[in-house]
Amino acid sequence: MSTETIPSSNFLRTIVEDDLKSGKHASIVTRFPPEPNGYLHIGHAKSICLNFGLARDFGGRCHLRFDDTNPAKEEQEYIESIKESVRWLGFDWGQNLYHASDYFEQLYQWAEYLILQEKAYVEDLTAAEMRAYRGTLTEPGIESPYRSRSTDENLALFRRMKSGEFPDGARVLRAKIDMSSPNLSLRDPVLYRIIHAPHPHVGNSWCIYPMYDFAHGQSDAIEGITHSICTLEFESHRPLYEWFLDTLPVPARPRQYEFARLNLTYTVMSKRKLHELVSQKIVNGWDDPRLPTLMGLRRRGFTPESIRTFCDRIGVGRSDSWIEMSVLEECVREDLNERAPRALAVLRPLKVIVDNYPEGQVEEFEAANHPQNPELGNRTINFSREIFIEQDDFSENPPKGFFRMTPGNEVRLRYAYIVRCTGVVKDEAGAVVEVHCEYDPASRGGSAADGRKIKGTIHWVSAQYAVDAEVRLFDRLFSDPNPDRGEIDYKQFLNPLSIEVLSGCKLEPNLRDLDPETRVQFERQGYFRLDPQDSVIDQLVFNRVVTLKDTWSKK
RNA sequence: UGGGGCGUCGCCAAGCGGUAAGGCAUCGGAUUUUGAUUCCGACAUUCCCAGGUUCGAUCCCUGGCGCCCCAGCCA
Repeated sequence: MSTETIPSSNFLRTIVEDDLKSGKHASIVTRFPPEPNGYLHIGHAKSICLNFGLARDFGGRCHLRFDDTNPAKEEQEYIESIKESVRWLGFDWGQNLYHASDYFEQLYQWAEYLILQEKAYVEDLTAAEMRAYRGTLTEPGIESPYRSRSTDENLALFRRMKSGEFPDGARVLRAKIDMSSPNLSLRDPVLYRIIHAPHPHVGNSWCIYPMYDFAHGQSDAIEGITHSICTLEFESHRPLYEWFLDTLPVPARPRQYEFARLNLTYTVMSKRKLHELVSQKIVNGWDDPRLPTLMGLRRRGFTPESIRTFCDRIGVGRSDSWIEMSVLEECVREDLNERAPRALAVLRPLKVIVDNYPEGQVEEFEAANHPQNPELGNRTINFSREIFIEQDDFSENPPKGFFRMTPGNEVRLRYAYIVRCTGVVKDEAGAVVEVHCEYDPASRGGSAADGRKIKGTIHWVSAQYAVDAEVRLFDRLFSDPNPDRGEIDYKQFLNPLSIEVLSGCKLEPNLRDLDPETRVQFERQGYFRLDPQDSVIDQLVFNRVVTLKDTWSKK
């Protein structure tokens, strides 16, 4: 059972409802248009859930379209990973897989059309000169001397650009709009540039490539997109988006809407920084469990359901926003609390000897796989004279309020017996290396025969039957809520404790046969899953997805 | 003081002229063989500020203030 909710009302849902009600559209068509120049992250998940969600909820369809107009940055590896991520998140584009590069021929024809209409020209100015001619935010630009070339010359030059006669950067094709527009994207924007590079989807068929602005709206029109949803920074491009739709003989009239991109505290989301973390080996690849990439979150153990819930829960608006990491964390906890079977695992073992328990005796106890859901059944766990408990669950000089194992005090070993600590063994350094205790034989299963209340219950695992494993504890990648804020390099805020690798952890043996996709709760500690890359039989490696809430350690 | 946006609780966010939903966080308290879960309760007389229109304004108007985006042959 998932905990997913219906997305609450937002301005885009309202627009779609209105357009459907008024009959402006019989059905809607949206699209998710990633550029294949990196791996998808949770910010993309917001866009995916929005676009595919709108289509799903209002009976339309959503296309997956690769915005592959810049072969210098794009790779097949990214195309594959993006498809995998979208599928993993739980969305299906069906037959509707497209590439902006599918439309290169049509876009090229439209470029020539613009030249013929005297609305585009070949520019010989260098990039630096163009910048100088562009003007500033407060001053208008100056028209290029090449702006008045004849149609014939423009056409000839553009065709020569296409046929590969010029090197990269030699010339560009620009739209002829308005060099004094207060909107800089209307000051004769570049339409095509020369890039002699093989394209991941169309190979070597082109050496001129359209700019985003010249490709996006027309691609939307070709595909019959009704609602073209992008992030806020494209807002000032909208007049240009519309200029192309007005000027070109396009088959449909899509409309662009913008929403605020996702910002999450304690992480970074920009592709540049993600690339940097990966290429500088600050993290171990795009699927490093500490990254906000979908591949990283998946490997860490986040469920697609929890990410969808998150995307629904954060809402969609137009104001810059920062979502606290606790929202995401709570979404997985909610999902996993409901479905994860429980298990006992000791991460930092401390040997405990039950002195009055018969040597060599072993007892089986029934343990519930889920305390609130009997349908998940029971399992047996073996109890023996020597067990391991968590180092944190013992204290010789306990702080106020501590109700775990402490000399002279009783605690319950979950599902087993009530024990009383009778003494400790220390090494030369004075550290406790072994704890001794006595059990109450009348407390089989964990409840006292006389009904006395035992405040503390701790987890344990039989020393004799325990399975060893490596456990990787992940925490926030950065120690600052906004490492990306500027002035100081974000890498200064890397959290040195973002990964802690524990070896020699002691697990209950039932975990040996765990399904790699199953998330389990190690009671009192958190949710874990096997690392899909590194875990092998007899060399188990667990990843911690998220801790349990802990109101004790907070104090 | 070029243009375009945004401003409702610590963080998100509904609300669209009729008297401030919800989630996360936080703080109590109950139940609990996970200090988990669950459960109850508290948490904006107020919607960036100031005027105005109105019987009535977070929603309309005017004027401020604050923040974000745009000067790639990136998307």
